[in-house]
Amino acid sequence: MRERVQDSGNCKVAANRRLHPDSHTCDLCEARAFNMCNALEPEELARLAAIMSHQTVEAGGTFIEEGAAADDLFNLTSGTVKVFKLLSDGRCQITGFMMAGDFLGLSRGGTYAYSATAITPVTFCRFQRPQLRGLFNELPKIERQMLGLAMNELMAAQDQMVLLGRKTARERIASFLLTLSDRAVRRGRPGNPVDLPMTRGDIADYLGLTTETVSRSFTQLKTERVIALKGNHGVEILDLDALVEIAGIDERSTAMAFDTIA
Amino acid sequence: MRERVQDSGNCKVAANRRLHPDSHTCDLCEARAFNMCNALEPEELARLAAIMSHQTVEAGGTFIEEGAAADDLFNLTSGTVKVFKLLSDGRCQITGFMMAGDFLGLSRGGTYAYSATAITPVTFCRFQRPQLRGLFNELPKIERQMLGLAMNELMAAQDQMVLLGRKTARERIASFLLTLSDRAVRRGRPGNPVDLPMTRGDIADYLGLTTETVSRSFTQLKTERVIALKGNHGVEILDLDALVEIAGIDERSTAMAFDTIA
DNA sequence: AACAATCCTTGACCTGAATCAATGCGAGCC
DNA sequence: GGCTCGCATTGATTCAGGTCAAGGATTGTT
Repeated sequence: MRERVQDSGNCKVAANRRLHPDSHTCDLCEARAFNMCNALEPEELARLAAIMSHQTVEAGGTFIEEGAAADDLFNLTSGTVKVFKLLSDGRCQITGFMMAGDFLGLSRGGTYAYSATAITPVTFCRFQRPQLRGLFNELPKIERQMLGLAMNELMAAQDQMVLLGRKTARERIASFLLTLSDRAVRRGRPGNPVDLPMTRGDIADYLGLTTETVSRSFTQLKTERVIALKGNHGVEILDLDALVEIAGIDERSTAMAFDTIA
Repeated sequence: MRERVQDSGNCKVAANRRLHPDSHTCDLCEARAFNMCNALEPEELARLAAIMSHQTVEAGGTFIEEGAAADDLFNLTSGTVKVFKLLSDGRCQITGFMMAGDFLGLSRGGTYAYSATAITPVTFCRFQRPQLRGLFNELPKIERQMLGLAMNELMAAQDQMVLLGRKTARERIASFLLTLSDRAVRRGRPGNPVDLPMTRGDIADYLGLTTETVSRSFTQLKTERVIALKGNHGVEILDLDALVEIAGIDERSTAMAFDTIA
């Protein structure tokens, strides 16, 4: 069943790691409210800015490869990235879609724990680990902020485990749409026509399904007038209550707040 | 398919939250090497000890309930705990088995994000959040250590997503056995007869399968002489290479090291 | 506008794991 | 020892979602 190599090689790692350096000022950063820079004073922000470079990756570009030396840590400022892991036979699991404010670059034994590919054009701040480590010592605030981010990600990961382990295809799609809508709102964007920058194949690789099943589930929800499809990259939620009901009611994430560890 | 309420109510939350206070000295703590106390000097450890209470929960006791006020943070010192989330119809997903050194008590909006039940008798250190928060300000080392622990857990969660989203039943069981063996070794215990304190139902709820499928997979691996069953709570690995091969080769976790964030 | 290259949808069919249903077994307890 | 009760195994059957196979719709390019 799952022996087949994923269709169009959605997740195959291409070697097009083209990084475009870019000027940038933290003052105007849209992502600032949700990321590790959040708690910093202007003077501290300047110190952080001094050790980072702001860069761009075009859609389709893979800028982190699982297993490569984990030299850098990334902080997304715009665009959407898929983070994924591959099995040796090509099966792919996307562990998350990252957006402005999310950090990237977890390492295990000095090498990246996953690959990351831009789905849309992406911008990020890039830090070299040794330099960032030095700054951590002087500005423990950053570390605290990152701990909060990591905890939030951990809780999202646990929700995803529930989804992957115990939900039906229909429930997974409903949960996915609600989560995306919610994340958009939290970033100050409209939550209703939900923006889906990724392909059906990506959604499938995220939800532990196949392209065909994702498509069929969308069609089913459309037929029931719970959603309407706006081209390939948009979904309008017509009946939010129904969608929440279908998703399985554990959507406490809808009320998710940013918690610190203690 | 998944509509059925889980068999024996493995994961139903019982109200037997019996906490036995217990005297304890950090000097002799077995868990110290892997948990947040690791980096502390004796003097600092004493300050941490001052704000904690050491307690015991008997097997079967539920000491964290999803949705309840998240007043405390826990630090396991011995025994095994299952951490799980329930869907409204009773479907259960165990998001992790926690052992000595692991921390418990993630919260979202002031309430616990999951439930936790002791599988064996368990001991832990318990901290009240406000007090711990105060100590964080004075001893940022603790925060750093926790960030490392959280990152490690996040990577483990990502591995589990790969397992739940893309692996076959057989691969899940093989991966599970290897992971458990590995964790035992890292805690200075024998890695080979693998100790399985949990029931088949718990394993099923962790791997996104049913009791029956878990049992069948064990039987299959036994028939192939890859493992031998030692009663219900032990498995001897007879052919490690075969098991690694079956697990899907992404078991970099075997070589997992403790990484700090930067 | 025509083309190409993806991506998406739909249909027919198949299969791995779930479900339903006994039966076996072992740890704790008189 | 024998009883019991929860857990584990095994078998028969079903079904959700995967696989295979066309087409149809978008999107980008010249």
